[in-house]
Amino acid sequence: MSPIAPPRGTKDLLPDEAPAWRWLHETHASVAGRHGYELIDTPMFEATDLFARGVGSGTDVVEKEMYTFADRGGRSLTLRPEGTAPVLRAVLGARLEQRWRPVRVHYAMAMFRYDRPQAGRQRQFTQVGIECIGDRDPSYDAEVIEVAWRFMAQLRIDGISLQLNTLGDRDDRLRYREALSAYYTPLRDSLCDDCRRRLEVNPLRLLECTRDAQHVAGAPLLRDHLSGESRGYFADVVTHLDEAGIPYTHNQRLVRGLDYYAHTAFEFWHTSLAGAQNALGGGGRYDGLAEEIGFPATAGVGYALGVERLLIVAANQGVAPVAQPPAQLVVCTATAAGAKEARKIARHLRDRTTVIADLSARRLDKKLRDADRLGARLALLVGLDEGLVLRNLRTRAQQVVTADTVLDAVSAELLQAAQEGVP
RNA sequence: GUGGCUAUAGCUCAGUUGGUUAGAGUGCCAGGUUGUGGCCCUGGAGGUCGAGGGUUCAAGUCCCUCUAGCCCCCCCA
Repeated sequence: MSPIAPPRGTKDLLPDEAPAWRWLHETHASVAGRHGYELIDTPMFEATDLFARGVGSGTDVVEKEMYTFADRGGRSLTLRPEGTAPVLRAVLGARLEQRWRPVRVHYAMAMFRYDRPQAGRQRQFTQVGIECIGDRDPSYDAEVIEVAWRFMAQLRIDGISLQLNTLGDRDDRLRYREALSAYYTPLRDSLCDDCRRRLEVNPLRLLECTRDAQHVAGAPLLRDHLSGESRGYFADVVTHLDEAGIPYTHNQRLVRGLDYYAHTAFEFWHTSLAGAQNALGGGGRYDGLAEEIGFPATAGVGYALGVERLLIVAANQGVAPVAQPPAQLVVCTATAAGAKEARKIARHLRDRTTVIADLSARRLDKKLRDADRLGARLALLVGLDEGLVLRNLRTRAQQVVTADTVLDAVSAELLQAAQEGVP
């Protein structure tokens, strides 16, 4: 029988990578928290309608990437492919926007999309993100971008490029869509298959095609179809970003793959990721989403960043923390007689530091070797003729101690190690 | 969902035009050392050669299907 393999496109978090994983999540919670964002979490699956209506039926996510299934009660459910619609549902469902506005929440959640896996692209992946819900002011768009920016700066990741665009409001996009159709329809026969489909389903996506680049170059620009109000909104966002000292590239071809975005849309790109997977994350404003999922119209803006991709970049740049030793001290029995005493002392020492007890029948040299291998600083040998022996695994110096003095001796050794600045 | 590359020990990889019982380095375990990490010496475990089928006297090697990883499209995270 062959061993059971993990499902395609999934990945285990092993102890070696856990410190970097934890570091990233704690940093995100800390940076978001410092801006007043509170933790939220939502179910891993939702009613399929939440995404079909919220994200948009013409999008790739809904059209071909969702894990949708019927439960035993015949309900159509879908594993969460993105976080914004569920978080908005949770916030508005609980009427949180009636406490104070805007509601600021941050999250770290697993997402599921059925796609062909590649490096940096999995079927289950994790996003950290924030949502700022309940007020429509350009300063919040800038605030959200700034939190993402500060977060990645705190991770000491550099080389990030902020791609910024405005999609205007609904009327702007309707006008623009007509202009795009008018431009592309005569060209229909010379378009690639995908673009012919886009022309029917989602004309904005025509702008992102790389095969029909010559057509894109001559296509009308959304900028020329924006209302004065939309232009002013974008100008305000840009002003706030300038004040915050956050550089950006105005990318007029950035349209985002989810239907709910309006006005501000942005992505964070990084060149050290492979060309195909260069986006660390993105976000934008989604003022129409609340109504799409059956709630009173409520403004919102947020971002989501891919944890696995951030960790790839962090590892490439050598900024992710490495694994710490699981214990500072290993209590080793030198003879079988010491087992009971060793357990008792280990219990005692855990008041002071991290302790592993090795009571196995293996030879003492193997125990010491393993204690050193796992990175412990000290070993306490129990069951020797001369009594308890505390050995420093780095200096190889050792001293005889008693049950009464062992705690102080351990403290002294650890203090000295700390003063020497060794990790 | 389309096309391409790849798959041999825990890891990195050899394996000739198809030819005995599939190898190396490293790692792992044990002994040398009944009580001290390294080095060294000795011994050992570990492979249905990704899975299944086919061709052949004979398949790790050739053919087909499947699975998985990576890459390109695509999409985004």
